[in-house]
Amino acid sequence: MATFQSLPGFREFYPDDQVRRKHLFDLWRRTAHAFGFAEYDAPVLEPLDLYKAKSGEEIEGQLFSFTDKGGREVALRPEMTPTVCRLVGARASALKRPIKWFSIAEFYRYERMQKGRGRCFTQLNADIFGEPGPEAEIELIAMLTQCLTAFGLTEQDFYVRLSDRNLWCYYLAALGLDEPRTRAVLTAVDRHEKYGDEAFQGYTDQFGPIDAEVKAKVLAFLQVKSLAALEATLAPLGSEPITARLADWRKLLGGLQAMGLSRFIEVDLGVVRGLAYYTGFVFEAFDRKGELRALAGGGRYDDLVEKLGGPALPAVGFAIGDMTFALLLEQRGLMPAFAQAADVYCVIGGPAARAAAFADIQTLRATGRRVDYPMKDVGFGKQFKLAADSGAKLALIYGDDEVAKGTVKIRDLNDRAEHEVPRDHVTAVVRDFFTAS
RNA sequence: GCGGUCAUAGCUCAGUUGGUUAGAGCACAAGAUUGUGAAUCUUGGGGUCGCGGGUUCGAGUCCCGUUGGCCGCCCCA
Repeated sequence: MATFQSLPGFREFYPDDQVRRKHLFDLWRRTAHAFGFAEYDAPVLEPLDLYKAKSGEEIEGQLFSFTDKGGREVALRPEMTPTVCRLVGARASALKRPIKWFSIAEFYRYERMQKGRGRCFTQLNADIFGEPGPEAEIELIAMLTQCLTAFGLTEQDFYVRLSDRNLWCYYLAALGLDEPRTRAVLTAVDRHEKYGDEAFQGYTDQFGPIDAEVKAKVLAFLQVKSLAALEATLAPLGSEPITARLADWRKLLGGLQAMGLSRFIEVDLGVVRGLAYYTGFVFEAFDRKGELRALAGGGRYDDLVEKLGGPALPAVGFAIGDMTFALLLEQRGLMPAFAQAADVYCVIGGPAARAAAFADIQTLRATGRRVDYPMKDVGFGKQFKLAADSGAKLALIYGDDEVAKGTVKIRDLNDRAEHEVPRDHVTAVVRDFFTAS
């Protein structure tokens, strides 16, 4: 054995694993539909340039990429965003706005494995195109929240950190920083939680020591945890774009409050996320204990559709990955035990009885009933054990006696009560049993 | 790409200073049991001890290499 292994970082799903995984997807999909999102899908293999265009040349090192037999440079998709931007961009003028789409799809990244991170994983992606205002963020953050609460997770288990790239840019501009310095400060902000003061080393290397007053204000800004504090810090600056942006914040937080979601939301300007393409609000969901990597992340990317060759089209989106999420559910005991149970198990007396049973089995299965039976002739005692182990609610007993009489014995496997019915009534009786229960 | 750590049956693990033919529990299968269930008993299948090399009379055990897992760093769209 073990002559062949699965590739490093790839996962195999035996039935017990697959059923748990499917549970995630089922609830995510139901939630997305509840929010009025339409499902789409797209190729797993894409032109390498699609990702280079979005993320830069360096991205190739983290992709499963190769040259196909036609000489095309291709890559397994590492994310959905460029693909969905292409889909939407291509038909933007024909699609009814707002465009609310989601997908549940598998992605591939050539990375070192870690807890909650593999080389292949599944994400729910949800995006809204065509809505420039914070109404889109309200919708997406609400959906993100419900994608977690649908499993029984509460505000004790997770929270959503909300930040804003625009506000940072306006604020740093008001403090007199130019664009390159702004980017360097945002990089420092991104790293600050992890590295503390050393986070500013990159800035220092580029531009020399950061102005002490600016740094103090940046650090103070990181402490802002509420809209009130945000307004207190920014309103005095009297900056036009900042004033307008604060109105967006009020609208966003007001909407989430009206939906009863405030308890999940924390203002936290320490969230920056990838600098490459986010353009406005950004948000990330974390477990409260802080033991796991991010559960989900998203934000606004108003320039990307156009950058990838489509029309100018505002967009916001988020993604939830399955690996960290499953870890959290396991930790909190919220992963149900799934029994892959049959509805009906047939106990079969012998070759003659088998023929009679097969006819009914086929009829029941055609109506969608999950019916199972032993493939080989085995003793009755063993068959009843098999019936119990199968998780079925009913056993249908086809013994020689019953077959001779033209009847079938029906046993309720929960209370062990039995009764006999004529064979041509069996399918109706079984149907009634399951409709009633 | 870098560092730490681990690898014995499907799973959890034992295996003495290197010493006969590598074990247990669980799981699986057959039987006791051709008409009634979570029990019991008996029996069985299943291992190139991750792989390769070295030391040795002798290696699951010691040494080197390698592959893979886990944890962390870099990165994280």
